[in-house]
Amino acid sequence: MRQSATAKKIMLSAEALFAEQGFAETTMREITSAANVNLAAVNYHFGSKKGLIAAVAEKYLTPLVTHLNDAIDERLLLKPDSTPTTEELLEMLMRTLLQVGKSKQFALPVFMRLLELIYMKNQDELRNAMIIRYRSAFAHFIELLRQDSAVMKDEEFFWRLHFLMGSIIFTLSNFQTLVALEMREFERAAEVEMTLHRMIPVLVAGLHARADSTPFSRL
Amino acid sequence: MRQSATAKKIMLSAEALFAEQGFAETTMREITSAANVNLAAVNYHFGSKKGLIAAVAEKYLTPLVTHLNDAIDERLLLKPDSTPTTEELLEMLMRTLLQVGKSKQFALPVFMRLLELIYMKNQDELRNAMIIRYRSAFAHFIELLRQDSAVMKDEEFFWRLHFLMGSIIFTLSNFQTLVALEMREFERAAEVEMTLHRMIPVLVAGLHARADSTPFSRL
DNA sequence: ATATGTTTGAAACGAATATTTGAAAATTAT
DNA sequence: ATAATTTTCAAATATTCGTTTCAAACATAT
Repeated sequence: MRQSATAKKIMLSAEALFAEQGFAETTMREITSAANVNLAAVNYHFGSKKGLIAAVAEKYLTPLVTHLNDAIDERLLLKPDSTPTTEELLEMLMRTLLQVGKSKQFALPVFMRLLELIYMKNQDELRNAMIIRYRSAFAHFIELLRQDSAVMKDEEFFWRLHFLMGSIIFTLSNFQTLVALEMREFERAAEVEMTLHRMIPVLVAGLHARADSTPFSRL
Repeated sequence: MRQSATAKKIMLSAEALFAEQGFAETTMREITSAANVNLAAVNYHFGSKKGLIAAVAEKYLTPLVTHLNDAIDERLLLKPDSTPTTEELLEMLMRTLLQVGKSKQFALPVFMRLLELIYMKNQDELRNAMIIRYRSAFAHFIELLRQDSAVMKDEEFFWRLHFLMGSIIFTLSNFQTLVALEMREFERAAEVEMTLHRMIPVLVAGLHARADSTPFSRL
């Protein structure tokens, strides 16, 4: 068998704990005791904590990028005469997130922790490894997004893309926190799917907004 | 004197290191050796590392909220017959960030680290203390933002507000990372002021976008 | 059955952390 | 000047972390 029962138990516990607490905040002792497994088992099966994180990342990101690129390819085949709109692309992205999220319980939080890891942490070698590993996988998606924003300069697009990513990462990364914040009552019934859908028109409008060339010195 | 020379040196070094690396990632030894001060000095003057963080937070957030609320009051006095638009309000916020950023060198990164602390970390007591301490200070600003988005439901506004915060926090929190990413060349000349200004029309458009009631099952 | 390779387990290791201690030094008050 | 108080300092303490060790248990093949 490709992965022993112990390794599977470790993976499952690690996914849940990583999703809930983040990578750095989760200790080996937490993982192994949650998995009812000896402390040394992680190092034995995955080499190190970083090896475990890399394994979790691989398990979650590979389905993500394949599903997203499949969706893109399908769209391009169905309507080969038109480039996909920003709305179409974002909907593909959200659908992909939800789709993988259905098959794997902790997919969404894990994705966000990984994005946090890539963007937030500064001196980690895991960061560079993951960038090298997955950058090209998203290249097509970004390129199509750029095509539908052709009117703006590269610089403007670069920043707006990151404003957009900020909304996505921040929102999903703090989803539990936000709904638990109980600033309002109705948030209790909030669901990820609705929130993702709610983001699309906001992101589209932001990405396509007229650039304001007025300097700050006004008013 | 209200604060000894040692305490001041600690504060200055801590601000710089916190801004650069984050709170958890900065050690007492780094702080004290950067300040040319004994390791025990932090505990003596601030009680604990958390006490030091709280002191830094107080030093930076108090000018922020007073300046922002001053700007709001001034605007309401100047044009008492109209409610401020979303664009006006966001511009006030950005100006406030920049203004405090000019008087205090590390203001912007420190703000973002604090927002990270408030939103990201889950079980910290510092988080709750800061929420209690500063929630009311931003209440007026949020309320005015709500008034200019009166057409949408509370739930919609709640989420769009957090999409917006996500863009701001994420972008400024990763400003150095993003410009250092050198995905493009021109990013080298990027400046915070321009980026903040660049965000305004994007955020306004996102906040005012037509809500899409179409469910995901389309297409 | 026996030998060989694989996995588990309890304990210890080494490095890094924040904090505490107690005496020396410096400052301040009398 | 002297005493009292405050501040500094080097060292020790306690805790937590990922990792390593090595013998025992287990599985598998011969």
